[in-house]
Amino acid sequence: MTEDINSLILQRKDKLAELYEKGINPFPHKFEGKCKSVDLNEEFKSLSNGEESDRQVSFAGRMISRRIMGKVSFSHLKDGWGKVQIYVGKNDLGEENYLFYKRIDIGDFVGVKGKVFKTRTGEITIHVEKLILLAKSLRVLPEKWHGLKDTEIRYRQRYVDLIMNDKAKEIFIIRSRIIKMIRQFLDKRDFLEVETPMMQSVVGGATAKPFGTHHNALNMDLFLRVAPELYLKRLIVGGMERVYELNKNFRNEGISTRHNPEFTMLEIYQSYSDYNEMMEVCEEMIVGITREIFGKLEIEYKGNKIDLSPPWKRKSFFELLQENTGIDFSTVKEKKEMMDIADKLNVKYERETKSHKILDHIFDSFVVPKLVQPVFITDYPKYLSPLAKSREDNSEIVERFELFIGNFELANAYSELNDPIEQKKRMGEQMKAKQKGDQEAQMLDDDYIRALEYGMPPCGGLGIGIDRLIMLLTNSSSIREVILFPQMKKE
RNA sequence: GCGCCAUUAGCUCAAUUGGCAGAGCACUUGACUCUUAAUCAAGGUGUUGAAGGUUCGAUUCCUUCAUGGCGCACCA
Repeated sequence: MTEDINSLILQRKDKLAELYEKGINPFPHKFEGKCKSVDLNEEFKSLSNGEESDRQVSFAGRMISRRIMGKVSFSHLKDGWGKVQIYVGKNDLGEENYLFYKRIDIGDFVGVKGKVFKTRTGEITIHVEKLILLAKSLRVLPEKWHGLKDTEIRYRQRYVDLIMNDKAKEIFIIRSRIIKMIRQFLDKRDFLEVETPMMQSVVGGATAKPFGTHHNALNMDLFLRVAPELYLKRLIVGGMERVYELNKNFRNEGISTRHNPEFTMLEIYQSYSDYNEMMEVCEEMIVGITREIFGKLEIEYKGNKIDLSPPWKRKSFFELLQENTGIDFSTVKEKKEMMDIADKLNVKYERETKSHKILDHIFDSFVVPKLVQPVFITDYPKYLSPLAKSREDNSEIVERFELFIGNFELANAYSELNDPIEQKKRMGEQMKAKQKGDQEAQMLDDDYIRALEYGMPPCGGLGIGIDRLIMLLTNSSSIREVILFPQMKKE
């Protein structure tokens, strides 16, 4: 990064030097007794206009505006919860201190002590008796009215975005609330929160390209996890009946408005249940969160009204395909036939694309654009789901669902495959695909098979993309709006 | 990886067909004892993303590169 120096920064550096010369510490160590802006505004709201209370308060924050009118002045100080106006008068502070106040820059952190009053226009204000500088700011904040709009600066320098754009901050406050609610929801149902390895020597749990790294002391290649799934199911084997993990996954793939290389995933496993029960868990959780945040279940996302009232529709993968293309794909077995259909439907694909990938493309073009209202898509073909259990009545279909809301996938769940022989066979097929160059195919995890050989109870598993859930509930069109520090290229 | 668009003062944005680079906020100085986008007066904002080319002359046209946005692809 180049050091950008401009006249405004130089000016502030001069002011900083001036402070040191005068023996004033521009970066004191602490400030005692600071109260919260929200509490102040609440506690004193019953004052009448022009009335001053006799209680002294301490407050501190970043000075974000100032209006000097000769011998008196108003400023706004912003803290973590909001802002409070301060009134600074020359007669209260004395000549020298008032001059010092006038030398403070917008952006500096300031601490004040004084009595609270309400101005003639009705704003709760601190009548400053004592004022100190708490931290000098050397950089100029963006414009007060238009704020910061440049997306590049907003993402790269999120700290400036958070100072200037209350809406951006609000998203992350909601994000925190949602995550808290998820934990409360699961804790109440006796789920145990666990942490499993993010660095894995065998990648599994999802079909995705991993990031690779190396452990020097062990001289061993490791991968950042693409999913915690196989470790969580080992815990199910171990008798932890209900577990969940809420943390990052890493996938070495393209970046888009819906993809960040590191993203947050919630995975839940419940013994003695299946994918049907996971649908209920999923629905109940998201409905509960939505109700808590909005007080209702109708939300708006990217111009669409979405109704999250339960029960959500359930439709099978092939049923949706047939509805939207008029073709019954469950009988399509040969690649030649799939290619002919794709040509007829005008769906593009590469010559070497596998048959089920072509089907996926057809699904994306014809079905996904219709999936605005919540729908559980059930019963996927087996070849797309190496870790899911087949249906009893049709071994080519697995007990799996994906939840779509607002045209994107939010959740994915299975009745977990617990037959070690069958699992080994399916992982073997994945391994063959990998050897043929399919970088996303999963590895054969011998220890996982060994765990299954000890016996895993029937189990339902559910994964929810947390960033996407937050996008939906904050009406954000890009995943970068809900991740504090999204991945960017080097400046 | 491909395509389209963008990049001008600290920030938000202008700039006629290729003809002296401009405004608001912020900043500096002065005035002002209830302002809140305070007001009034005066003042300087700059490697026009980078490098090269065409031209008497380039913010403007061309090439390459960088970064970002959107779309596609990859991908859930």
